[in-house]
Amino acid sequence: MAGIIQRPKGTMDVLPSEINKWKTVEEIVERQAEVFGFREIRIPTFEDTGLFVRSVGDTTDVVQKEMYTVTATGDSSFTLRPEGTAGAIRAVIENGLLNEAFPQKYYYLLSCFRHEKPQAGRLREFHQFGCEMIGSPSPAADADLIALAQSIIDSLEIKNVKLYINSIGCPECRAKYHEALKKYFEQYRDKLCDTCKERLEKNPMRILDCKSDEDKKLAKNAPVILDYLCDDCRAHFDGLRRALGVMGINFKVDPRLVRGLDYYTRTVFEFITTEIGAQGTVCGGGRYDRLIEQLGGKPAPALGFGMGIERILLIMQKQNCNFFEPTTCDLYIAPMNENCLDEAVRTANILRGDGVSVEYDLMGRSLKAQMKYADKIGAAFVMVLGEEEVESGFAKIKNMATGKQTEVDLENISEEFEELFCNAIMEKDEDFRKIEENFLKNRKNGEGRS
RNA sequence: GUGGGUAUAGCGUAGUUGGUUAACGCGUCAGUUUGUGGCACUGAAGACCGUCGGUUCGAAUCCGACUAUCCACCCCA
Repeated sequence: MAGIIQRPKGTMDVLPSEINKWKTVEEIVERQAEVFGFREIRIPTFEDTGLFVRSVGDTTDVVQKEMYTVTATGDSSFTLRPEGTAGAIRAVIENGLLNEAFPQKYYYLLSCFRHEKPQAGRLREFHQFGCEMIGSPSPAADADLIALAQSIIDSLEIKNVKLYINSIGCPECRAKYHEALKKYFEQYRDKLCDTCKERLEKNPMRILDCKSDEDKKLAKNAPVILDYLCDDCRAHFDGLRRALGVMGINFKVDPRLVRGLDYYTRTVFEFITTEIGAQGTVCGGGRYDRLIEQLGGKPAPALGFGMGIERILLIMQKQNCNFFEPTTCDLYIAPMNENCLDEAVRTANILRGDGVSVEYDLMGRSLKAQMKYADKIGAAFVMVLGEEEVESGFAKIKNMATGKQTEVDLENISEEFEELFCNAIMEKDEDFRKIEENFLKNRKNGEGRS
């Protein structure tokens, strides 16, 4: 197989055999967002590079070394979106939506691009489901947003995903905290790992979640952000905790939870699993009260989260979650020979017009081979068309599950097939009911005996 | 960007201390008589053993480089 071109590193092909898994997640996630009052927004795949530099932050890893940036003919520089928030907020501002009533709730399902080294749960093109809520400064909004994320996780029936929350304060109290942190770590400067020595200058909060053992020990006794929050930020965080309690959502406060994008203020949160390798953050988000203003919009508080679809799928597969059934063929038409193909095509066209999924032989195969194929693609019914049938105008349709054959009038195939199809569904329901009745009866008997 | 693991038919694997026709399962295709699938059986197609170079009489097997891929660091979804 020399010379074939393969997919770019860190990208994925989703084949038809897997597509039902994606559709399951997409549908559940979108439905749940709609239930919470969020509405879909669609934005471009690439944006002006400056948008991400200004929002995500020019000191962040994402902007510094992970962006796919192209310079088009002329002088403009564009970047494939590394995340969804910046574009969504840009769209809201640009289309004058900030003049509409608050709160506003948007969701999107899109692919993002980051030039990273791939590993389990980390791709260069990955899919993100995101939600943004604009306008409310209240902790109730934070709680409502987190409740949506939790409800999505519940609806997907994934387990062992834990919620961690923290407040990183407003720029004012965070500045004070940075000072205190610097002071603390200065005295241990020599003991810190190399990257953390740099962090000490630029972003001391990052030292807190350094993985090096020595740094972890030092971080244990470091000052905690929560002790440095100003009154407003403290009240906000208390309000959030209270609201989550009212909603019955379990969470842990993790004072060392820091996020890598610059635009966050106050609330930050992550849903984390330990079941899919090192990249355990399934959903991450927080409040970004200054971002809209930074992007040139009329100041408004806002918050949001992003959820990694691939990571969700990894968990669901690991936990053997249920997925929607893949769509299958309703009817396979098997012409006996070439002379009967025309009739097969005619019949297929009529039924397809009714929305029935119909296939017929395109390989010139024997009847037996066609039956095998029909079975393989999961056809619910098979109709055999030979010379006899074409002449008489009557053909038999076989129910592949039961083996039962029914004669139908080809003149009237629409009605005939619909009836057959509905009957099969009803019979199936009947079977389920019998199974259920038996189960209940047996259980009763069992209870009686014991 | 830094580490470590792996690389054999479409997929999953075997391949013994280097020895000549590289094996098995799944899948694909065709058959097991005459117009009906799932099971079973038979057979066929399909691999220059990731690439290049080296050691050797001889390499899928040993060595080196490269490439790809996986995992971890970093960072994040």
